[in-house]
Amino acid sequence: MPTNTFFRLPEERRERLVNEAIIEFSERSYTEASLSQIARRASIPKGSVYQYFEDKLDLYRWLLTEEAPRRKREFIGAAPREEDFWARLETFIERGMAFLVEHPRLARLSASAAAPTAVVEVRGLYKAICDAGLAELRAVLAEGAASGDLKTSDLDVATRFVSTLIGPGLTDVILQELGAELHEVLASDNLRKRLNSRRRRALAQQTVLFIRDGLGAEGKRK
Amino acid sequence: MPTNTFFRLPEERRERLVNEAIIEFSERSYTEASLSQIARRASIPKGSVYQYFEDKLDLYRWLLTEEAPRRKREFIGAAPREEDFWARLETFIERGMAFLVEHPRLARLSASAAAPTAVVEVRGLYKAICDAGLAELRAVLAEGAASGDLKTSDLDVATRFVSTLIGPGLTDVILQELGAELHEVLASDNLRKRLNSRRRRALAQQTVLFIRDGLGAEGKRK
DNA sequence: TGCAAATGCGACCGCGCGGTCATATGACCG
DNA sequence: CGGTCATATGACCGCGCGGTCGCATTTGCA
Repeated sequence: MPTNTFFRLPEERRERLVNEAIIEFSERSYTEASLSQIARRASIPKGSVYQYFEDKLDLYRWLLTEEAPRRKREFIGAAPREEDFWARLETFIERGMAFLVEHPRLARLSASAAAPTAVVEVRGLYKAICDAGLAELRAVLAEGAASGDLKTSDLDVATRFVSTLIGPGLTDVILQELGAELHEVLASDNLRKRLNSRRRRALAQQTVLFIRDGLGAEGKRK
Repeated sequence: MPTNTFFRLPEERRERLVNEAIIEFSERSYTEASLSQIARRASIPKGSVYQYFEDKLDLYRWLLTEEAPRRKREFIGAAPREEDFWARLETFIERGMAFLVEHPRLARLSASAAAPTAVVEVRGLYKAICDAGLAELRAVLAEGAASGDLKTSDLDVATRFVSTLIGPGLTDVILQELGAELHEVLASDNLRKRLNSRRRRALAQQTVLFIRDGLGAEGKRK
C-alpha cells in the first residue's frame, strides 16, 4: 500500500509517477521493469519514490490490484442490461475489447503478470487477478445456464475456455487484425483507431457465434 | 548456434548443461534466467559455457528453436491416421496434452517465450514459434474445411481461436484439474501421473465437443 | 518569527549479472 | 620428446539494479 504521503502529493506529480509506472510495467515484465527508470522518466528522485511505496513490489501490487481495476471500472461503466443472454455476452466482450483498444497499457499491465516468473509474490498477484476475472465471467455464464441458453454440463471448464478465448485469444486476433506487434500498438495512438466500435462489434459477434455454435458445419452436426 | 566444440563434448557433460538450461529457462523468463546459475548447477565453469555458445541468447535460441522441437517431434511421433476429421483433431489435442504432462519443462520452455519483454530478439523468437504452431494447426483445420466438417467462413480467425483453446486454455484447465500451481507441476513427477491417458482422452473429447458444437443449449440454437 | 515535523533529495552501498581474457592443461603428431 | 592447437578455467570487469541514509528544504503551527 502506498503511504499517506503519496496520496497527499500534488496531483500533477502523482500522475507523472503513476503514468510512467504504467508505461514501464506494461512494456516489461515485473523483473525487467526498473524502478530507477520509472523515477528517472518521471523526474522524481528514487529516494522520494521510496517515501511513497515500500518497495518495487508495493508499487506494482497497488497498480495491479487497485489503480488498474479502478480505471477499468471507470471506463467500462455500468453494464447496459440487455434482454438476451447472448447479447449480454456480446456486450461484455465488446466492452473488454474497447478497453483493450482504448487503454492498451492498462490492459497489458494485467496481462504482463502472466509472465512465468520465479518471484512467488508476482505469481500470487496474477492468480488473484485471474480468479477475480474468472469469477466475474462465471457469474455472466451462470445467468446463461439459468436461462437455459447455455449448456450446463461443466460450468467451470466452460468458464475457463471462454475466458481464454476472450482474453489471450481475442488479443491475438486483434493484433493480427491490426497487423502490428503488441509493442507497436502500445506506442501508437493511430493504430488502435483502426479498430473502431463498428469493427469491434463485428468481432464480438463472431466470437459469440463461435462460443454458441462452435465450428462444426451446419449440415453435418451430430 | 552452438560451436562445434559443444557438439564434440562428452555426452554426459553436454546433457548436464542442456538439462540445467531447460530447468532454468522453464522456471524463469529469459531475462530472469541466469547463465551463471545454469553453469553453477551444471558444475561447468561459466567461461566454458561461452566456448559452447556465443552468449545467453544463443543458448536460449538453440533450446527454443532446435532442441525443444526436436524432442517434441521425437515424443509425438508419427500421427496415426484417423478416418474422421474430429477424431483426428482429438488425437492432435491429446498428443499435445500428453507432451505437456510428460515433458512439462519442455512445454513451458516454449510458453515462457510468451512473456512480455523488452528484449526484441526474444519477441521475434516467440513470434516465429507461434507462427509455426499456427501453421501446423491451420493445416489440420484446413483438412476439416476441405472435408466439409468445418465451417469455412474465416479459417484464420478460427485457427487462432482453436490455438488459444488448446494452448493456454487447456493448460489452465489441466492445472485446475491437478489442483496445483505450474511450478509445483514442474517440480513433481507425482502430480502429473494423476492426469493419465484415459483422463486426457476425456478432456480432449470435451474440448473437441466445445470446438464443434459450442456452448449453446441444444433446444435453443437458432 | 521560530521551531518541529514532514518531505525532498541524490550520493552511496552491495549484489549478481552477462561477458572477457590470460593462463593452464592435455591430446595429438612429426 | 617438443611443439602446436583445441579446450578448460576462474578471476576479473563494468554495469544497472533495488534499496538506504543523512542532510537540505519546505510546511504548518504557536
